[in-house]
Amino acid sequence: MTRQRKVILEELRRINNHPSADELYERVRTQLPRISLGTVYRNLEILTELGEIQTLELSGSQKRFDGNPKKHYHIRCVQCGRVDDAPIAPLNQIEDDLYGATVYTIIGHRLEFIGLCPPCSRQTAATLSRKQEMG
Amino acid sequence: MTRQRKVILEELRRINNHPSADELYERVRTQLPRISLGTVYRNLEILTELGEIQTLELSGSQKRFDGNPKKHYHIRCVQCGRVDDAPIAPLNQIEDDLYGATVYTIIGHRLEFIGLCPPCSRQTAATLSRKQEMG
DNA sequence: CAATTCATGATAATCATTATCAATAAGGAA
DNA sequence: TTCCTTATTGATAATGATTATCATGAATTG
Repeated sequence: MTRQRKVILEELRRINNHPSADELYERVRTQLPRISLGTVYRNLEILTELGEIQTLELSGSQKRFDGNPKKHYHIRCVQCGRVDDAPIAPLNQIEDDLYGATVYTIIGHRLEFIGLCPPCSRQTAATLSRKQEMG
Repeated sequence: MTRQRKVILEELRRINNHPSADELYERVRTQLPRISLGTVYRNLEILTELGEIQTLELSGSQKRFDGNPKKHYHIRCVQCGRVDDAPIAPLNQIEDDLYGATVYTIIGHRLEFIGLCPPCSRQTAATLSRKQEMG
């Protein structure tokens, strides 16, 4: 457990949103100015393997990281990319429903909600009402 | 509807698996040897906008494309990346369960199963039994 | 038929992520 | 501590899927 790894883990646990690797890199850099982006990626991978955090491979190109390794779902804003926890219980039996119906050996599942976060919701609503006024 | 777009759509509908853009490119190239990869990407995007096909933004870097635009779930092999339809009905009320519990405006959801396809299952089973013999 | 628009093919650019590699740090045994 | 071994770091290059660019060619419309 190097100093770098420790700071990365602590910082990810401190912030409750789900940063991308470069966002976390910027934050960690305030404490360790000489850290490299590669080290951040490496340690995020190692910490995921250790079960300390989890890597969210949501739709879209950029991965996001979660300081909470427990199974839960997420909701992503289509507008700005922000990710929050989705307050819904894990669907424990859904994989059983698939058992026998598929030729695959089922390992797990991933459920992701898509929506608009509050700021982007307001913005979209404002845009729509402006369009109505003009139309 | 250009010749290229027509061939891309027909080819994607003909094959029942869910190819990546470059896989589809290779197939289309047997009919249109001079087509470019950019044209394939462009038309896959346009066809998705038209609702003729759907773009699957599953976990992992590479997108996959589905000739069937109707809402349904998928299962992906972690070993080889193969994607098949998941024979399970859409969870129509799951977004209602989230309504009120989140500050987001919910637009939709994505559910993806992860597993091992039959060939990769057999391979993994063989590897495990070999390990047991040796250990 | 000329003019305009649009899609194409070829290629370059982008961008997140991985890999490489020499230099450094961290342990562990003597 | 000192030496030795191994792992990790920082810096940078490479990768690979996707997007953007842009001149050429095709299609369409008046």
